[in-house]
Amino acid sequence: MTTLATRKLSETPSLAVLAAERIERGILIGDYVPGQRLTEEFLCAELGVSRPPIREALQSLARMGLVEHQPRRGARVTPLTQHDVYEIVTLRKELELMSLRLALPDLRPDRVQRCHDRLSDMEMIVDTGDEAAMIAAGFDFHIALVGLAGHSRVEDTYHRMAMQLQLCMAMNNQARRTIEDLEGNVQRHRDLLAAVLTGELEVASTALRNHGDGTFLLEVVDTLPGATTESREWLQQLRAGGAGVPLQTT
Amino acid sequence: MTTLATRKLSETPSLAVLAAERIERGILIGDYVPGQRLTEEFLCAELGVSRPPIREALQSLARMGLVEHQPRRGARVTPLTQHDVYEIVTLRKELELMSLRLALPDLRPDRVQRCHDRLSDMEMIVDTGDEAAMIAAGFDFHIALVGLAGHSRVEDTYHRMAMQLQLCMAMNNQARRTIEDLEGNVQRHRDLLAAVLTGELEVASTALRNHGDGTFLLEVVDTLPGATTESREWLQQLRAGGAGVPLQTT
DNA sequence: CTCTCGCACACTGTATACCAAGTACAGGAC
DNA sequence: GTCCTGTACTTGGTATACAGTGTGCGAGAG
Repeated sequence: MTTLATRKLSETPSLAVLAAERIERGILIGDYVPGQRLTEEFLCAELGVSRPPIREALQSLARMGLVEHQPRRGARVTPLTQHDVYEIVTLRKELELMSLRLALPDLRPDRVQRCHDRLSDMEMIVDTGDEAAMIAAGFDFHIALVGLAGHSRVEDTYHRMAMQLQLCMAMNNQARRTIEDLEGNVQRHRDLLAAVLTGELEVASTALRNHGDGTFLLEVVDTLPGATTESREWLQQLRAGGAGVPLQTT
Repeated sequence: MTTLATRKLSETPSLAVLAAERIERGILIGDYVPGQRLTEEFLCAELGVSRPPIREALQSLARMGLVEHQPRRGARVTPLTQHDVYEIVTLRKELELMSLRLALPDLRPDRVQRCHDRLSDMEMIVDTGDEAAMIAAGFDFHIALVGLAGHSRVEDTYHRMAMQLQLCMAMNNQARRTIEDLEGNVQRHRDLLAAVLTGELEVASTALRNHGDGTFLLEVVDTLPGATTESREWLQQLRAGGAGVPLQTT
Protein backbone atom coordinates (compact mmCIF):
# COMPACT_ATOMS: atom_id res chain seq x y z
CA MET A 1 0.00 0.00 0.00
CA THR A 2 0.73 3.69 -0.07
CA THR A 3 3.59 5.76 -1.54
CA LEU A 4 1.14 8.59 -1.10
CA ALA A 5 2.20 9.66 2.33
CA THR A 6 5.83 9.29 1.35
CA ARG A 7 5.73 12.31 -0.96
CA LYS A 8 7.18 15.33 0.73
CA LEU A 9 4.53 17.14 2.68
CA SER A 10 6.30 20.43 2.19
CA GLU A 11 5.35 20.71 -1.47
CA THR A 12 1.84 21.49 -0.34
CA PRO A 13 -0.65 19.67 -2.56
CA SER A 14 -2.97 18.43 0.15
CA LEU A 15 -3.46 14.74 0.72
CA ALA A 16 -7.04 15.14 -0.43
CA VAL A 17 -5.83 16.44 -3.77
CA LEU A 18 -3.27 13.70 -4.12
CA ALA A 19 -5.84 11.10 -3.20
CA ALA A 20 -8.24 12.52 -5.74
CA GLU A 21 -5.58 12.35 -8.43
CA ARG A 22 -4.81 8.77 -7.58
CA ILE A 23 -8.41 7.67 -7.56
CA GLU A 24 -9.12 9.62 -10.71
CA ARG A 25 -6.26 7.87 -12.40
CA GLY A 26 -7.53 4.55 -11.15
CA ILE A 27 -10.88 5.25 -12.70
CA LEU A 28 -9.60 6.53 -16.03
CA ILE A 29 -7.10 3.71 -16.33
CA GLY A 30 -9.84 1.23 -15.67
CA ASP A 31 -8.63 -0.11 -12.35
CA TYR A 32 -11.97 0.93 -10.94
CA VAL A 33 -14.81 0.19 -13.32
CA PRO A 34 -18.16 1.97 -13.59
CA GLY A 35 -20.58 0.83 -10.94
CA GLN A 36 -17.84 -0.36 -8.62
CA ARG A 37 -18.29 0.74 -5.05
CA LEU A 38 -15.49 2.78 -3.54
CA THR A 39 -15.75 2.41 0.20
CA GLU A 40 -13.83 4.89 2.28
CA GLU A 41 -12.16 2.20 4.31
CA PHE A 42 -10.90 0.46 1.20
CA LEU A 43 -9.47 3.66 -0.23
CA CYS A 44 -7.85 4.49 3.10
CA ALA A 45 -6.03 1.21 3.03
CA GLU A 46 -5.20 1.57 -0.64
CA LEU A 47 -3.76 5.07 -0.38
CA GLY A 48 -2.55 5.01 3.20
CA VAL A 49 -4.41 8.07 4.41
CA SER A 50 -7.21 8.59 6.88
CA ARG A 51 -10.87 9.03 6.08
CA PRO A 52 -11.25 12.81 6.01
CA PRO A 53 -8.94 13.38 3.03
CA ILE A 54 -10.57 10.44 1.28
CA ARG A 55 -14.02 11.87 1.83
CA GLU A 56 -12.82 15.18 0.49
CA ALA A 57 -11.32 13.51 -2.55
CA LEU A 58 -14.55 11.63 -3.23
CA GLN A 59 -16.51 14.86 -3.07
CA SER A 60 -14.14 16.41 -5.53
CA LEU A 61 -14.47 13.46 -7.87
CA ALA A 62 -18.23 13.59 -7.51
CA ARG A 63 -18.11 17.15 -8.73
CA MET A 64 -16.12 16.05 -11.74
CA GLY A 65 -18.79 13.47 -12.38
CA LEU A 66 -16.45 10.52 -12.04
CA VAL A 67 -18.10 9.09 -8.96
CA GLU A 68 -21.66 9.10 -7.75
CA HIS A 69 -22.54 9.68 -4.15
CA GLN A 70 -25.50 7.82 -2.70
CA PRO A 71 -26.67 9.11 0.70
CA ARG A 72 -26.03 6.30 3.13
CA ARG A 73 -24.33 4.01 0.70
CA GLY A 74 -21.17 5.81 -0.19
CA ALA A 75 -19.55 6.37 -3.53
CA ARG A 76 -19.27 4.33 -6.68
CA VAL A 77 -17.72 4.95 -10.05
CA THR A 78 -20.36 6.66 -12.18
CA PRO A 79 -22.16 4.13 -14.35
CA LEU A 80 -22.74 6.08 -17.56
CA THR A 81 -25.95 5.77 -19.49
CA GLN A 82 -26.48 6.32 -23.17
CA HIS A 83 -28.15 9.59 -22.29
CA ASP A 84 -25.07 10.63 -20.34
CA VAL A 85 -22.89 10.09 -23.38
CA TYR A 86 -25.31 12.15 -25.43
CA GLU A 87 -25.13 14.95 -22.89
CA ILE A 88 -21.38 14.87 -22.66
CA VAL A 89 -20.81 14.99 -26.40
CA THR A 90 -23.36 17.71 -27.07
CA LEU A 91 -22.10 19.80 -24.18
CA ARG A 92 -18.60 19.48 -25.51
CA LYS A 93 -19.43 20.80 -28.94
CA GLU A 94 -21.41 23.63 -27.48
CA LEU A 95 -18.64 24.73 -25.13
CA GLU A 96 -16.01 24.57 -27.82
CA LEU A 97 -18.09 26.63 -30.19
CA MET A 98 -18.87 29.18 -27.54
CA SER A 99 -15.19 29.49 -26.74
CA LEU A 100 -14.31 30.03 -30.36
CA ARG A 101 -16.93 32.70 -30.76
CA LEU A 102 -15.54 34.50 -27.75
CA ALA A 103 -11.88 33.97 -28.57
CA LEU A 104 -11.52 34.55 -32.30
CA PRO A 105 -12.17 38.29 -32.38
CA ASP A 106 -9.15 38.80 -30.19
CA LEU A 107 -6.62 35.99 -30.00
CA ARG A 108 -4.20 36.66 -27.17
CA PRO A 109 -0.57 35.67 -27.71
CA ASP A 110 -0.14 34.23 -24.22
CA ARG A 111 -3.19 32.04 -24.55
CA VAL A 112 -2.13 30.88 -28.00
CA GLN A 113 1.25 30.07 -26.54
CA ARG A 114 -0.44 27.81 -24.03
CA CYS A 115 -1.97 25.85 -26.89
CA HIS A 116 1.42 25.48 -28.51
CA ASP A 117 2.85 24.31 -25.22
CA ARG A 118 0.25 21.60 -24.92
CA LEU A 119 0.98 20.59 -28.48
CA SER A 120 4.66 20.31 -27.58
CA ASP A 121 3.72 18.07 -24.69
CA MET A 122 1.90 15.81 -27.10
CA GLU A 123 4.87 15.71 -29.44
CA MET A 124 7.11 14.60 -26.63
CA ILE A 125 4.71 11.83 -25.75
CA VAL A 126 4.82 10.40 -29.26
CA ASP A 127 8.31 9.07 -28.60
CA THR A 128 7.39 7.44 -25.33
CA GLY A 129 4.50 5.63 -26.93
CA ASP A 130 2.47 6.11 -23.79
CA GLU A 131 -1.07 5.91 -25.04
CA ALA A 132 -2.83 6.88 -21.84
CA ALA A 133 -0.61 9.92 -21.50
CA MET A 134 -1.42 10.88 -25.08
CA ILE A 135 -5.12 10.79 -24.38
CA ALA A 136 -4.72 12.97 -21.31
CA ALA A 137 -2.45 15.37 -23.19
CA GLY A 138 -5.00 15.60 -25.97
CA PHE A 139 -7.58 16.74 -23.49
CA ASP A 140 -5.16 19.23 -22.01
CA PHE A 141 -4.72 20.65 -25.48
CA HIS A 142 -8.44 21.01 -25.96
CA ILE A 143 -8.73 22.69 -22.59
CA ALA A 144 -6.06 25.15 -23.66
CA LEU A 145 -8.02 25.71 -26.84
CA VAL A 146 -11.14 26.50 -24.88
CA GLY A 147 -8.95 28.67 -22.68
CA LEU A 148 -8.39 30.99 -25.64
CA ALA A 149 -11.67 32.60 -24.66
CA GLY A 150 -10.36 33.64 -21.27
CA HIS A 151 -13.62 32.49 -19.73
CA SER A 152 -12.74 30.56 -16.61
CA ARG A 153 -16.24 29.29 -15.97
CA VAL A 154 -16.53 27.85 -19.44
CA GLU A 155 -13.09 26.36 -19.07
CA ASP A 156 -14.04 24.79 -15.75
CA THR A 157 -17.17 23.31 -17.19
CA TYR A 158 -15.19 21.99 -20.13
CA HIS A 159 -12.71 20.45 -17.75
CA ARG A 160 -15.45 18.57 -15.93
CA MET A 161 -16.88 17.45 -19.23
CA ALA A 162 -13.45 16.26 -20.36
CA MET A 163 -13.14 14.06 -17.29
CA GLN A 164 -16.41 12.41 -18.05
CA LEU A 165 -15.50 11.96 -21.68
CA GLN A 166 -12.32 10.26 -20.56
CA LEU A 167 -14.48 7.98 -18.48
CA CYS A 168 -16.39 7.10 -21.63
CA MET A 169 -13.12 6.31 -23.33
CA ALA A 170 -12.04 4.18 -20.42
CA MET A 171 -15.18 2.11 -20.85
CA ASN A 172 -14.38 1.92 -24.51
CA ASN A 173 -10.88 0.72 -23.86
CA GLN A 174 -12.25 -2.20 -22.00
CA ALA A 175 -14.21 -2.99 -25.12
CA ARG A 176 -10.90 -3.02 -26.97
CA ARG A 177 -9.86 0.02 -28.90
CA THR A 178 -6.82 2.21 -28.87
CA ILE A 179 -5.28 5.16 -30.60
CA GLU A 180 -3.90 3.71 -33.76
CA ASP A 181 -1.28 6.28 -34.55
CA LEU A 182 0.22 8.67 -32.03
CA GLU A 183 1.97 10.91 -34.55
CA GLY A 184 -1.16 11.14 -36.68
CA ASN A 185 -3.07 12.06 -33.58
CA VAL A 186 -0.74 14.96 -32.87
CA GLN A 187 -0.95 16.09 -36.49
CA ARG A 188 -4.73 16.26 -36.29
CA HIS A 189 -4.46 18.55 -33.30
CA ARG A 190 -1.81 20.64 -35.02
CA ASP A 191 -4.18 21.12 -37.96
CA LEU A 192 -7.01 22.04 -35.64
CA LEU A 193 -4.96 24.71 -33.94
CA ALA A 194 -3.87 26.08 -37.31
CA ALA A 195 -7.50 26.35 -38.39
CA VAL A 196 -8.38 28.17 -35.20
CA LEU A 197 -5.49 30.56 -35.58
CA THR A 198 -6.78 31.70 -38.96
CA GLY A 199 -9.20 33.70 -36.87
CA GLU A 200 -12.06 32.74 -39.17
CA LEU A 201 -14.98 31.35 -37.20
CA GLU A 202 -16.22 29.42 -40.19
CA VAL A 203 -12.88 27.74 -40.79
CA ALA A 204 -12.34 27.00 -37.13
CA SER A 205 -15.76 25.56 -36.43
CA THR A 206 -15.61 23.39 -39.53
CA ALA A 207 -12.24 22.07 -38.45
CA LEU A 208 -13.70 21.39 -35.04
CA ARG A 209 -16.62 19.51 -36.51
CA ASN A 210 -14.33 17.32 -38.55
CA HIS A 211 -11.75 16.96 -35.86
CA GLY A 212 -13.42 14.21 -33.96
CA ASP A 213 -16.89 13.21 -33.12
CA GLY A 214 -18.44 10.85 -30.75
CA THR A 215 -18.03 8.42 -33.59
CA PHE A 216 -15.56 6.28 -31.74
CA LEU A 217 -18.27 5.67 -29.21
CA LEU A 218 -20.69 4.19 -31.67
CA GLU A 219 -19.72 0.62 -30.86
CA VAL A 220 -20.10 0.88 -27.14
CA VAL A 221 -22.95 3.31 -26.87
CA ASP A 222 -25.49 0.74 -27.92
CA THR A 223 -24.54 -1.58 -25.13
CA LEU A 224 -25.25 1.11 -22.57
CA PRO A 225 -28.51 1.26 -20.64
CA GLY A 226 -30.45 4.43 -20.13
CA ALA A 227 -31.41 5.33 -23.67
CA THR A 228 -33.78 8.27 -23.97
CA THR A 229 -35.62 9.91 -26.81
CA GLU A 230 -32.90 12.53 -27.00
CA SER A 231 -30.03 10.10 -26.98
CA ARG A 232 -31.61 7.87 -29.60
CA GLU A 233 -32.25 10.78 -31.90
CA TRP A 234 -28.74 12.08 -31.44
CA LEU A 235 -27.28 8.67 -32.16
CA GLN A 236 -29.35 8.37 -35.29
CA GLN A 237 -28.17 11.72 -36.61
CA LEU A 238 -24.64 10.84 -35.75
CA ARG A 239 -24.85 7.64 -37.73
CA ALA A 240 -26.51 9.32 -40.68
CA GLY A 241 -23.98 12.12 -41.01
CA GLY A 242 -21.01 10.25 -39.76
CA ALA A 243 -19.59 9.14 -43.08
CA GLY A 244 -16.05 10.33 -43.58
CA VAL A 245 -15.67 11.58 -40.05
CA PRO A 246 -12.43 10.54 -38.40
CA LEU A 247 -12.71 7.98 -35.68
CA GLN A 248 -10.62 9.85 -33.15
CA THR A 249 -12.11 11.79 -30.33
CA THR A 250 -9.46 13.65 -28.52
CA MET B 1 -26.70 29.38 18.21
CA THR B 2 -28.08 26.29 16.56
CA THR B 3 -31.58 25.09 15.69
CA LEU B 4 -29.69 23.06 13.14
CA ALA B 5 -29.17 19.98 15.23
CA THR B 6 -32.69 20.22 16.49
CA ARG B 7 -34.21 19.28 13.15
CA LYS B 8 -35.24 15.67 13.11
CA LEU B 9 -32.39 13.47 12.08
CA SER B 10 -34.76 10.99 10.59
CA GLU B 11 -35.50 13.12 7.55
CA THR B 12 -31.94 12.47 6.45
CA PRO B 13 -30.54 15.59 4.85
CA SER B 14 -27.05 15.38 6.29
CA LEU B 15 -25.76 18.08 8.59
CA ALA B 16 -23.29 19.06 5.93
CA VAL B 17 -26.13 19.76 3.52
CA LEU B 18 -28.08 21.67 6.10
CA ALA B 19 -25.02 23.67 7.04
CA ALA B 20 -24.37 24.44 3.38
CA GLU B 21 -27.93 25.67 2.98
CA ARG B 22 -27.64 27.90 5.99
CA ILE B 23 -24.33 29.40 4.97
CA GLU B 24 -25.53 29.82 1.40
CA ARG B 25 -28.53 31.69 2.67
CA GLY B 26 -26.33 33.82 4.85
CA ILE B 27 -24.24 34.76 1.83
CA LEU B 28 -27.14 35.47 -0.50
CA ILE B 29 -29.01 37.45 2.14
CA GLY B 30 -25.94 39.51 2.73
CA ASP B 31 -25.18 38.42 6.29
CA TYR B 32 -21.79 37.38 5.03
CA VAL B 33 -20.35 39.85 2.57
CA PRO B 34 -17.85 39.18 -0.25
CA GLY B 35 -14.32 38.97 1.04
CA GLN B 36 -15.41 38.06 4.56
CA ARG B 37 -13.48 35.19 6.04
CA LEU B 38 -15.51 32.21 7.15
CA THR B 39 -13.48 30.35 9.72
CA GLU B 40 -14.52 26.84 10.51
CA GLU B 41 -14.60 27.47 14.22
CA PHE B 42 -16.90 30.45 13.79
CA LEU B 43 -19.30 28.49 11.64
CA CYS B 44 -19.24 25.59 14.09
CA ALA B 45 -20.35 27.91 16.83
CA GLU B 46 -22.87 29.62 14.61
CA LEU B 47 -24.53 26.43 13.40
CA GLY B 48 -23.88 24.18 16.35
CA VAL B 49 -22.17 21.38 14.47
CA SER B 50 -18.67 20.01 14.48
CA ARG B 51 -15.93 20.76 12.00
CA PRO B 52 -16.29 17.85 9.57
CA PRO B 53 -19.77 18.79 8.33
CA ILE B 54 -18.70 22.43 8.15
CA ARG B 55 -15.67 21.57 6.08
CA GLU B 56 -17.84 19.54 3.78
CA ALA B 57 -20.33 22.37 3.48
CA LEU B 58 -17.59 24.84 2.64
CA GLN B 59 -16.32 22.54 -0.07
CA SER B 60 -19.77 22.31 -1.51
CA LEU B 61 -20.13 26.08 -1.48
CA ALA B 62 -16.73 26.46 -3.09
CA ARG B 63 -17.97 24.24 -5.87
CA MET B 64 -20.95 26.54 -6.34
CA GLY B 65 -18.57 29.44 -6.52
CA LEU B 66 -19.97 31.19 -3.47
CA VAL B 67 -16.84 30.83 -1.38
CA GLU B 68 -13.20 30.75 -2.28
CA HIS B 69 -10.81 28.38 -0.65
CA GLN B 70 -7.25 29.52 -0.01
CA PRO B 71 -4.83 26.72 0.88
CA ARG B 72 -3.76 27.41 4.45
CA ARG B 73 -6.00 30.36 5.03
CA GLY B 74 -9.44 28.93 4.90
CA ALA B 75 -12.55 30.09 3.12
CA ARG B 76 -13.99 33.48 2.39
CA VAL B 77 -17.03 34.68 0.53
CA THR B 78 -16.05 35.03 -3.12
CA PRO B 79 -15.12 38.61 -3.90
CA LEU B 80 -16.44 39.03 -7.43
CA THR B 81 -14.53 40.96 -10.03
CA GLN B 82 -15.90 42.78 -13.02
CA HIS B 83 -14.60 39.99 -15.17
CA ASP B 84 -16.51 37.47 -13.05
CA VAL B 85 -19.73 39.34 -13.67
CA TYR B 86 -18.97 39.36 -17.38
CA GLU B 87 -18.40 35.62 -17.31
CA ILE B 88 -21.52 34.90 -15.33
CA VAL B 89 -23.81 36.92 -17.55
CA THR B 90 -22.39 35.64 -20.82
CA LEU B 91 -22.47 32.07 -19.60
CA ARG B 92 -26.06 32.51 -18.60
CA LYS B 93 -27.19 33.68 -22.00
CA GLU B 94 -25.27 30.93 -23.70
CA LEU B 95 -26.73 28.18 -21.52
CA GLU B 96 -30.26 29.47 -21.91
CA LEU B 97 -29.94 29.63 -25.67
CA MET B 98 -28.46 26.19 -25.85
CA SER B 99 -31.29 24.82 -23.76
CA LEU B 100 -33.88 26.42 -26.01
CA ARG B 101 -32.26 25.02 -29.12
CA LEU B 102 -32.35 21.58 -27.59
CA ALA B 103 -35.79 21.85 -26.07
CA LEU B 104 -37.97 23.56 -28.65
CA PRO B 105 -38.09 20.79 -31.24
CA ASP B 106 -39.75 18.55 -28.69
CA LEU B 107 -41.37 20.21 -25.69
CA ARG B 108 -42.23 17.58 -23.10
CA PRO B 109 -45.45 18.03 -21.16
CA ASP B 110 -43.93 17.02 -17.84
CA ARG B 111 -41.07 19.47 -18.19
CA VAL B 112 -43.43 22.23 -19.23
CA GLN B 113 -45.50 21.41 -16.18
CA ARG B 114 -42.47 21.97 -14.02
CA CYS B 115 -42.16 25.48 -15.42
CA HIS B 116 -45.80 26.16 -14.64
CA ASP B 117 -45.29 24.86 -11.14
CA ARG B 118 -42.42 27.25 -10.54
CA LEU B 119 -44.57 30.04 -11.91
CA SER B 120 -47.26 29.10 -9.41
CA ASP B 121 -44.71 29.28 -6.65
CA MET B 122 -43.89 32.81 -7.72
CA GLU B 123 -47.54 33.77 -7.78
CA MET B 124 -47.95 32.58 -4.23
CA ILE B 125 -44.99 34.63 -3.14
CA VAL B 126 -46.50 37.83 -4.51
CA ASP B 127 -48.96 37.88 -1.62
CA THR B 128 -46.34 37.36 1.02
CA GLY B 129 -44.30 40.25 -0.32
CA ASP B 130 -41.12 38.35 0.46
CA GLU B 131 -38.63 39.87 -1.91
CA ALA B 132 -35.76 37.49 -1.25
CA ALA B 133 -38.04 34.51 -1.78
CA MET B 134 -39.20 36.03 -5.06
CA ILE B 135 -35.66 36.33 -6.32
CA ALA B 136 -34.92 32.72 -5.43
CA ALA B 137 -38.19 31.57 -6.99
CA GLY B 138 -37.35 33.48 -10.14
CA PHE B 139 -34.14 31.56 -10.44
CA ASP B 140 -35.96 28.30 -9.83
CA PHE B 141 -38.23 29.19 -12.71
CA HIS B 142 -35.29 29.83 -15.00
CA ILE B 143 -33.75 26.56 -13.96
CA ALA B 144 -36.99 24.81 -14.85
CA LEU B 145 -36.91 26.62 -18.17
CA VAL B 146 -33.42 25.36 -18.86
CA GLY B 147 -34.64 21.96 -17.71
CA LEU B 148 -36.92 21.81 -20.73
CA ALA B 149 -33.90 20.54 -22.62
CA GLY B 150 -33.60 17.48 -20.43
CA HIS B 151 -29.87 18.02 -20.30
CA SER B 152 -28.81 17.52 -16.71
CA ARG B 153 -25.26 18.74 -17.21
CA VAL B 154 -26.42 22.00 -18.73
CA GLU B 155 -28.95 22.34 -15.95
CA ASP B 156 -26.29 21.73 -13.32
CA THR B 157 -24.01 24.29 -14.84
CA TYR B 158 -26.87 26.75 -15.00
CA HIS B 159 -27.61 26.11 -11.36
CA ARG B 160 -24.07 26.95 -10.36
CA MET B 161 -24.20 30.04 -12.51
CA ALA B 162 -27.50 31.06 -10.92
CA MET B 163 -25.93 30.91 -7.46
CA GLN B 164 -23.19 33.23 -8.52
CA LEU B 165 -25.62 35.58 -10.17
CA GLN B 166 -27.56 35.71 -6.94
CA LEU B 167 -24.33 36.64 -5.23
CA CYS B 168 -24.03 39.52 -7.69
CA MET B 169 -27.53 40.60 -6.78
CA ALA B 170 -26.73 40.37 -3.10
CA MET B 171 -23.88 42.80 -3.64
CA ASN B 172 -26.27 44.97 -5.54
CA ASN B 173 -28.79 44.95 -2.74
CA GLN B 174 -26.25 46.38 -0.43
CA ALA B 175 -25.90 49.21 -2.90
CA ARG B 176 -29.62 49.73 -2.52
CA ARG B 177 -31.96 48.32 -5.08
CA THR B 178 -34.92 46.06 -4.91
CA ILE B 179 -37.53 44.47 -7.07
CA GLU B 180 -39.97 47.28 -7.59
CA ASP B 181 -43.06 45.25 -8.38
CA LEU B 182 -43.56 41.63 -7.47
CA GLU B 183 -46.64 41.08 -9.60
CA GLY B 184 -44.98 42.72 -12.59
CA ASN B 185 -42.02 40.46 -12.05
CA VAL B 186 -44.20 37.36 -12.20
CA GLN B 187 -45.93 38.68 -15.32
CA ARG B 188 -42.60 39.08 -17.08
CA HIS B 189 -41.81 35.46 -16.38
CA ARG B 190 -45.27 34.40 -17.49
CA ASP B 191 -44.70 36.17 -20.79
CA LEU B 192 -41.33 34.56 -21.20
CA LEU B 193 -42.75 31.10 -20.73
CA ALA B 194 -45.51 31.85 -23.20
CA ALA B 195 -42.93 32.90 -25.78
CA VAL B 196 -40.97 29.72 -25.23
CA LEU B 197 -44.07 27.59 -25.53
CA THR B 198 -44.74 28.92 -29.02
CA GLY B 199 -42.00 26.54 -30.01
CA GLU B 200 -40.46 29.17 -32.27
CA LEU B 201 -36.77 29.56 -31.54
CA GLU B 202 -36.79 33.08 -32.93
CA VAL B 203 -39.66 34.17 -30.72
CA ALA B 204 -38.26 32.48 -27.66
CA SER B 205 -34.74 33.79 -27.96
CA THR B 206 -35.96 37.31 -28.61
CA ALA B 207 -38.13 37.14 -25.52
CA LEU B 208 -35.14 35.88 -23.59
CA ARG B 209 -32.98 38.72 -24.81
CA ASN B 210 -35.56 41.27 -23.75
CA HIS B 211 -36.47 39.50 -20.56
CA GLY B 212 -33.66 40.81 -18.49
CA ASP B 213 -30.07 41.63 -19.03
CA GLY B 214 -27.18 42.36 -16.80
CA THR B 215 -28.53 45.88 -17.03
CA PHE B 216 -29.43 46.04 -13.38
CA LEU B 217 -25.77 45.50 -12.65
CA LEU B 218 -24.60 48.55 -14.51
CA GLU B 219 -24.46 50.70 -11.41
CA VAL B 220 -22.40 48.37 -9.34
CA VAL B 221 -20.22 46.77 -11.95
CA ASP B 222 -18.08 49.87 -12.32
CA THR B 223 -17.20 49.87 -8.67
CA LEU B 224 -15.82 46.35 -8.93
CA PRO B 225 -12.11 45.65 -9.32
CA GLY B 226 -10.73 43.18 -11.79
CA ALA B 227 -11.73 44.74 -15.08
CA THR B 228 -10.33 43.01 -18.15
CA THR B 229 -10.36 43.73 -21.84
CA GLU B 230 -13.25 41.31 -22.21
CA SER B 231 -15.29 42.73 -19.40
CA ARG B 232 -14.80 46.30 -20.53
CA GLU B 233 -15.83 45.51 -24.07
CA TRP B 234 -18.87 43.60 -22.87
CA LEU B 235 -19.90 46.44 -20.62
CA GLN B 236 -19.54 48.90 -23.46
CA GLN B 237 -21.75 46.84 -25.76
CA LEU B 238 -24.27 46.42 -22.99
CA ARG B 239 -24.47 50.15 -22.47
CA ALA B 240 -24.72 50.87 -26.16
CA GLY B 241 -27.53 48.44 -26.86
CA GLY B 242 -29.19 48.63 -23.49
CA ALA B 243 -31.80 51.27 -24.27
CA GLY B 244 -35.30 50.02 -23.62
CA VAL B 245 -34.19 46.86 -21.93
CA PRO B 246 -36.03 46.11 -18.69
CA LEU B 247 -34.05 46.55 -15.55
CA GLN B 248 -34.99 43.21 -14.03
CA THR B 249 -32.67 40.27 -14.07
CA THR B 250 -34.41 37.27 -12.75
C1' DC C 1 -39.26 -24.91 -3.00
C1' DT C 2 -40.15 -20.11 -2.70
C1' DC C 3 -41.12 -16.09 -0.34
C1' DT C 4 -40.81 -13.08 3.49
C1' DC C 5 -39.38 -11.42 7.71
C1' DG C 6 -35.89 -10.30 10.77
C1' DC C 7 -31.31 -10.02 12.37
C1' DA C 8 -26.39 -9.21 12.19
C1' DC C 9 -22.91 -6.89 9.80
C1' DA C 10 -20.81 -3.17 7.21
C1' DC C 11 -20.38 1.39 6.26
C1' DT C 12 -21.35 6.13 6.43
C1' DG C 13 -22.25 10.45 9.06
C1' DT C 14 -20.85 12.88 12.95
C1' DA C 15 -18.30 14.17 17.08
C1' DT C 16 -14.11 14.81 19.68
C1' DA C 17 -9.40 15.30 20.72
C1' DC C 18 -5.00 16.26 19.27
C1' DC C 19 -0.79 17.44 16.61
C1' DA C 20 1.89 19.65 13.04
C1' DA C 21 2.63 23.27 10.04
C1' DG C 22 1.77 27.62 7.93
C1' DT C 23 0.12 32.49 8.01
C1' DA C 24 -0.55 36.87 9.96
C1' DC C 25 0.29 40.26 13.03
C1' DA C 26 2.52 42.78 16.58
C1' DG C 27 6.34 44.26 18.84
C1' DG C 28 11.19 45.00 19.17
C1' DA C 29 15.88 45.73 17.16
C1' DC C 30 18.57 48.20 13.97
C1' DG D 1 11.14 53.75 8.98
C1' DT D 2 12.21 49.10 7.83
C1' DC D 3 13.30 44.57 8.78
C1' DC D 4 13.12 40.67 11.64
C1' DT D 5 11.34 37.55 14.92
C1' DG D 6 8.20 35.28 17.99
C1' DT D 7 3.61 34.26 19.15
C1' DA D 8 -1.21 33.34 18.44
C1' DC D 9 -4.60 31.67 15.39
C1' DT D 10 -6.19 28.50 11.93
C1' DT D 11 -6.11 24.94 8.81
C1' DG D 12 -4.77 20.13 7.28
C1' DG D 13 -4.38 15.70 8.92
C1' DT D 14 -4.79 11.54 12.17
C1' DA D 15 -6.98 8.62 15.43
C1' DT D 16 -10.97 7.03 17.65
C1' DA D 17 -15.56 6.31 18.91
C1' DC D 18 -20.43 5.71 18.13
C1' DA D 19 -25.12 5.95 16.32
C1' DG D 20 -28.15 5.08 12.57
C1' DT D 21 -29.13 3.18 8.20
C1' DG D 22 -28.83 0.09 4.28
C1' DT D 23 -27.64 -4.71 2.77
C1' DG D 24 -27.46 -9.26 2.50
C1' DC D 25 -28.11 -13.54 4.42
C1' DG D 26 -30.39 -17.01 6.83
C1' DA D 27 -34.27 -19.00 9.17
C1' DG D 28 -38.86 -19.92 9.31
C1' DA D 29 -43.54 -19.92 7.25
C1' DG D 30 -46.51 -20.97 3.56
